[in-house]
Amino acid sequence: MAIPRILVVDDDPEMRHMMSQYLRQNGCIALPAATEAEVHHHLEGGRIDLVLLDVMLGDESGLEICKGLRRDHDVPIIMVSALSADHQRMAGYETGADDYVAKPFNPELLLARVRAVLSRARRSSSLIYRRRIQTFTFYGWVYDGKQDEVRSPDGYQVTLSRRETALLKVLLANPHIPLTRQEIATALDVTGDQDQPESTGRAIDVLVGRLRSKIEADPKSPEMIRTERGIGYVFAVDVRAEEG
Amino acid sequence: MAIPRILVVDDDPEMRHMMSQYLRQNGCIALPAATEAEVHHHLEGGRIDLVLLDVMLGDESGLEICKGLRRDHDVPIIMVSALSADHQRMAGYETGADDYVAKPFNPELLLARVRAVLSRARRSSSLIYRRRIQTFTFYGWVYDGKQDEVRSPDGYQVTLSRRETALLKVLLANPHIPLTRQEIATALDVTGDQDQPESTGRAIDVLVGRLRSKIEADPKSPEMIRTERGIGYVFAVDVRAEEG
DNA sequence: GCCTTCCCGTTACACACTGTTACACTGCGG
DNA sequence: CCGCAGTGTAACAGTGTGTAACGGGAAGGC
Repeated sequence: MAIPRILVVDDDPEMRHMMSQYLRQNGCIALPAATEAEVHHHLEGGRIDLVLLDVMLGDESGLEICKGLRRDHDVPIIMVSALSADHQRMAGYETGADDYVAKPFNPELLLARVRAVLSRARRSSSLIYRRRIQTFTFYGWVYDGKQDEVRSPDGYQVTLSRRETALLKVLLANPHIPLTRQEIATALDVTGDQDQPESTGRAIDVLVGRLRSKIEADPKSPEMIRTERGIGYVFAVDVRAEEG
Repeated sequence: MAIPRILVVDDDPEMRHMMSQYLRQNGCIALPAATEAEVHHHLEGGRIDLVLLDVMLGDESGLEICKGLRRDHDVPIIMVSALSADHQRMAGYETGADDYVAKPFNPELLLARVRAVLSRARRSSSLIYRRRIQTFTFYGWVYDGKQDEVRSPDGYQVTLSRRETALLKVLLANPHIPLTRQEIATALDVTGDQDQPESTGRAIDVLVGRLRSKIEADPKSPEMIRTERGIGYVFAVDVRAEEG
C-alpha cells in the first residue's frame, strides 16, 4: 500500500486545514478541496484512496456530491457532519458513504475510521501494491529515507541491516498477502541462487526473527509480521476501528 | 445475560424473515409475528427483551400497538418505518418507542440500535460488543479482535490456537444447528482434503474437548458447546436457568 | 597482512500445535 | 447384569516455528 492520498472536502478553511494537518502528521497525503469542482479535478487528475466529505457544504450539496462520487468513481467515502441526527446518518448510508463521523470528533477516532476504511478497501481489491517503504509511516513507523534506519512510533531509532531492510520492503510491498519462505527468498536473492529449491534451511525464519526483534513492540507476540503456519509470513495491517 | 429474545413484528413476510434471519445470525432469538394477536400471545407466553415494530402494519395500527405495549408491558420497543419524515419519528417517540429506524436501513446500524436499547434496558453499559463473534458476546465473552484471544465474563484471558478459533467460528456461525463431525471438518479444512470421508478419526472430538476446556466454565458439563449424541455438536442457544 | 566488527546462513534444541491412539466412561437395549 | 456404540480425554508423535549459538566471510582500519 502506498501512502494514502486523502481528499479533504470542507468549505470551512480552518476545518479543512486542521484535518489535513492531522492526516499529514499521521502519514497520509492530504489534499484539501473546498468545492465540487476541485473534488472532480483531483479525482480525475490522480489517484485518490479516500474522500473525507463534509455533508454541510453551504447548502446540503455534500450529499449530492456523495451520490455523484459513488456513481462516477469507485472511491471510499467517509462523511463528516455536525448534525448527528439519525436521519442524517441514514442519508449518509443511503448515499453510499462507507462510514460516518459526527463533528466534533476525536482525531484519533477519525484516524481509526480512515484506516479501517482504507484497510477494507485494500483487502477487497486484488491489487498488489508495490510502493516505497515509506508506507511504513502509515503504521506509525517512520522510514528515514536514510538507508537502513527506521524510527518507532515512540521515537526510538533502529538500524536495520541490508538484508533486514530488504525483507521489510518485500513484506511491505505485499500487505495482507501471505508469502512463502520460497517467495521471500526469491525476492531477496537478487542473484537468484536457487540451486536447491527447498534447501534454504531456516535462513528466512531467522531473518524474520531478527527483524521482529528490532521493529516489533513485543517480538514474542508480533503484531506486524505474522506467521502463517504451514505457509510463511504476512505483513498484517489489521486496523481495528474502536467504537466511539 | 441470556440470549436476547426479540419479537419481530411486520406484516410483510419477506421483511419479517430477513430481519429475523439477520438477528439470529447475530446471536439473538428472533420471534416473528405478523398480527397484533400474535404479539400479545408472545408477550404473555414468554420473556421478550425487545420488540421490533413496523409502524405500517396495513393501516397505521403499528402506532396503536406501540401505545398498547407501552401501557400493558414494560418492554423496549424499536419502531421501524419506511417513512422517515420527522413527524413520523416524533409520533414514534410520543407513543413510547425507545428508538426509531427508517427503512431501508443498514443492517449493522439496526443491530447497533438493538444492542443499545438492550444494553440500556440491561443497565450493563460496560459490555463490549464486537463485530466478529457477536453471539459470543451475548454470553458475556469478549472476542478481542486480537488474534486468537477471548476474555471470559470474569475478565480472565484465554488464548485459542488457530484451529480452536476456527472451530469456535464455525460453531458460532451456526448457532442451535447441530453439526456433524464431517461438516465441521469440512468447514475447518480449507484444503478440502476429504479423500477418506470417514477417516478423520477423532480429531474433531479432541479439538472440541480442547476448546471446551478453555472456554467452558465447567468443561465437564458444557453449557455452550453441547454434544448431540449420534450426530455431532451444537452451539447451544437455549435459554435456560439464566434469568438474571 | 592482521585484527575487529558486523552480517548472515547453519545448526540444534525447545516449544507449540494438532492428529492418532488407547482406554475409561456413559447411556441404552437386551 | 452384560454388551455395544458413542463419547471424553490423557498420552504420544509428527510437523512446524522461534531462537540462541556458532562460524564463515566481507569490509574497513591499522
